[in-house]
Amino acid sequence: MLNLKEIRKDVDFFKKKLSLRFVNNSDSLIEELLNNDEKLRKCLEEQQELQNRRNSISKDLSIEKDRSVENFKKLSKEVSDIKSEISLLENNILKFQEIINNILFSLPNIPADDVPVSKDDTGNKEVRNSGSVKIFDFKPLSHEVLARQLDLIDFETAVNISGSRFVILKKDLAKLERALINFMIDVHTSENGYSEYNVPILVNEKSMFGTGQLPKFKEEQFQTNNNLWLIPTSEVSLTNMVADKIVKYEDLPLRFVACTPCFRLEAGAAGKDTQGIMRQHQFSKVELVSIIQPEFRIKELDRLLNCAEKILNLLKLPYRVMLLSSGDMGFSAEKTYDLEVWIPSQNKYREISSCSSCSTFQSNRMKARYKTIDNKNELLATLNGSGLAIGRTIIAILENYQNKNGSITIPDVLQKYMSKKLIDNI
RNA sequence: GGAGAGGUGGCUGAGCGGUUGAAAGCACUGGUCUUGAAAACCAGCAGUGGGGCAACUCACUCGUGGGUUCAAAUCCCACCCUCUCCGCCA
Repeated sequence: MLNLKEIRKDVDFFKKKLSLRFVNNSDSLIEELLNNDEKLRKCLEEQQELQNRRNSISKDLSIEKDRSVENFKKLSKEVSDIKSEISLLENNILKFQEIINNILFSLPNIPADDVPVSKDDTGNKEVRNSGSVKIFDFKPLSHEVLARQLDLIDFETAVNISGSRFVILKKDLAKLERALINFMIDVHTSENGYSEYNVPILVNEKSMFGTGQLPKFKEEQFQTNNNLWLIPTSEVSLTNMVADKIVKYEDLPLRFVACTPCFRLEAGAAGKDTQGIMRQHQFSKVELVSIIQPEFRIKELDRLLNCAEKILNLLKLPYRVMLLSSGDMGFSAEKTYDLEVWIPSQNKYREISSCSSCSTFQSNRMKARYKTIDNKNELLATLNGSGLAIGRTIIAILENYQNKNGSITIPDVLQKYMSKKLIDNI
């Protein structure tokens, strides 16, 4: 969340920046925020003064109790009057605090300076392009058709045991998923400097709040009846590893990688991507998280992006890098690059990774801090990016590596993980 | 599931109604000593928020939330979490 103190210091800056994110009534929300903040502080001042008096009388009482019964009674009466005044103020304080929180929790991060301004994805900018896409001398089939032909996928049974937007991968396709996970994590740990973690995929409400999924995006999340939440991305677990901590300066940066199943309700996506495994309630994703001093965050974002890109390059999949516009970015992000992979059957690029800097937006919610060189506690910057989404990588491989006879060539770098070079009918 | 124990500052750990926001140790920072370092010694060192240009000052915080009391880390209640033993089990 945004830092209230900073908003106080430069209201116009925040109004301007928030307007770039097309938040409804952002100007009046900020006004309301500051208005209540001022009232809150006034009450706080009064309350603290009363508390001060209460405390000092209390101290006197500890002396008077052995001296004068009369004085003791008089002071006791005084202190109980003060107490009722305090509790009156406290009600107001809670009221103002709630208004402030409601606004503060709902405001998105402000965009970085070089983020293109646009209401939606039409304003996204292509940063670079990996080169030409493959030209087929036959009509490329969709991953769904290919996988069905090879008897490597079963939607019907998955629907029967779970419902729509679930899938069962079979045999070589199940193995391909496992191979991709191992391949990606191996690259990130041995070449990209990330440490591997195996993290919980059920998390508490505090963690979901910390990374920004709650309270605003409750309807997109799966919740258990024990007050736990299924993570929509391992960013939640990984980033929250520094929640409530004060990290030593010399321990930074922290770089984490994990692969977990991710769960998304896809409530707002009815009718979208209903064919194949493009949009599932459950999918695996390799996630990269960097925790770093805020001043290095943009450099770290470029690094993170490169780490994710490396996977696509190694798999020799055609892709492009998009810089997302202010209106298309996620709630917690200040700047986001999407990696989009070429999908032959759709004749377009589709998102396969999203790399974001969240500046101090999440750390402010999580109370994730570090000790500066001069021994001060400051908020950390958090970054995350997919490296990559496994389901969509499977789609990309099936479609881009398909042969005329319906077989699938296995990318060079995966052959040792698959112990074969070709997936075919036999 | 049954029976116990416990949650205190970056860490370890004392305190169990009244200058205790908290002893002691470790870690850390500064200083003395030293050619330099180590050791030793001296000093400093929790967080959040309010007020103030600042020095500083005030409030709140000893798992969380309530309660008792003039006064709570300390007593009571609820909840959360951790640990040990037994049972069950991947």
